[in-house]
Amino acid sequence: MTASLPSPEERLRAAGQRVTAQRVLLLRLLDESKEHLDAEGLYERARREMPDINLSTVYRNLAVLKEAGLVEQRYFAREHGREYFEPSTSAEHYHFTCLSCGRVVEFETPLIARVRAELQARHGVRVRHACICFEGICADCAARGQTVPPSKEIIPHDPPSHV
Amino acid sequence: MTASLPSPEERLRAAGQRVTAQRVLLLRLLDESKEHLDAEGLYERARREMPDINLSTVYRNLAVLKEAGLVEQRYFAREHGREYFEPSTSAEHYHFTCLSCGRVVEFETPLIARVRAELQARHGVRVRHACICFEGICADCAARGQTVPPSKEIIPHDPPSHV
DNA sequence: AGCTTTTTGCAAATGATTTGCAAAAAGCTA
DNA sequence: TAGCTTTTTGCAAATCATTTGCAAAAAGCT
Ligand SMILES: [Mn+2]
Ligand SMILES: [Mn+2]
Ligand SMILES: [Zn+2]
Ligand SMILES: [Zn+2]
Repeated sequence: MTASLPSPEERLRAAGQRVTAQRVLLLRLLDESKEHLDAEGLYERARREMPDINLSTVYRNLAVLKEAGLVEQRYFAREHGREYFEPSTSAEHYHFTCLSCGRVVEFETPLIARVRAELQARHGVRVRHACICFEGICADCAARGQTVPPSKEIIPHDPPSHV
Repeated sequence: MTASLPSPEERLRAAGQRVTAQRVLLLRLLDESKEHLDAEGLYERARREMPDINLSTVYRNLAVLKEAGLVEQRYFAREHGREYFEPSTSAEHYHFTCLSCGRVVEFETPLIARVRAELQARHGVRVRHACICFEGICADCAARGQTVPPSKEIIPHDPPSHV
């Protein structure tokens, strides 16, 4: 059975943040989508339920939620300069993005933890967090002969890109 | 003895790019600094020798050099949204940046290559390149009690930050 | 309900990077 | 080296994601 995850309200309170309708909505939308959304994407979905919500409110709250540890920020290939988010509820994982179609593949590995340990041991630093992102060509795109990233354009194909 | 690295001119020709004074200069400045510079930083140094060089020329050439594989782009903690570069002449390495003082620590490890191999084997993707960057508190900052990153501000200390 | 603090919507500002364009330079070729 | 073609440059204006100032509205007390 799915361990029921605390509600947005509960998580906000637990994190000592004010509970506003906007924050609850944004947190719920992030939970639901179980995807990586950027401010614009979240805003689009949010306004379907709260037509007057403002884009800057989305930005401000993403910052608050991130600071509070309720969401995590990601950066993807060719989308650097665009900040994506996902709820901090899943297990530690890393990302691969396809340069051709934009698809995001999530994966786990114990090796990154070892890199951190090595880094801390060898350089005396305290690692707070890692920003890991691989890029290349996904299996589907390789199958259809996409070897070289077609310029700057990401062209999603049928199973549409789920960035 | 230091294996003499091909001159900027030679590297440009080898990469099939036109040899312009601007490109030669930028490449040389990157070599010399052996550091991570962004467009603005490079521009600053470049105009000391070529006062009329334009910032957009720097941007354009960084894109060209990157495309040609002569420089590599990096992203650092809290500086996402700002693109840094270094010559593609050094061995594969990764980065750690201090959230407190901005210092960049470079390190090597064979583990990342293993992560790539795992990723390719398990998901059938073809990894083109990895963007790896750890962040936390450097040894010096830890020694002086910096445990929590002081808000958004990066405050370099004596051995000045060499971002 | 009353009071204080935080958050919101809106509009305008930022800041890094990009782009259109005409003049200048680079790379041929003869 | 001169002539011709293609690429690059400097400059100004444009983009685009993200941020900020501000007055009104909502949240969290008491
Ligand atoms: Mn993820
Ligand atoms: Mn480096
Ligand atoms: Zn793909
Ligand atoms: Zn430090």
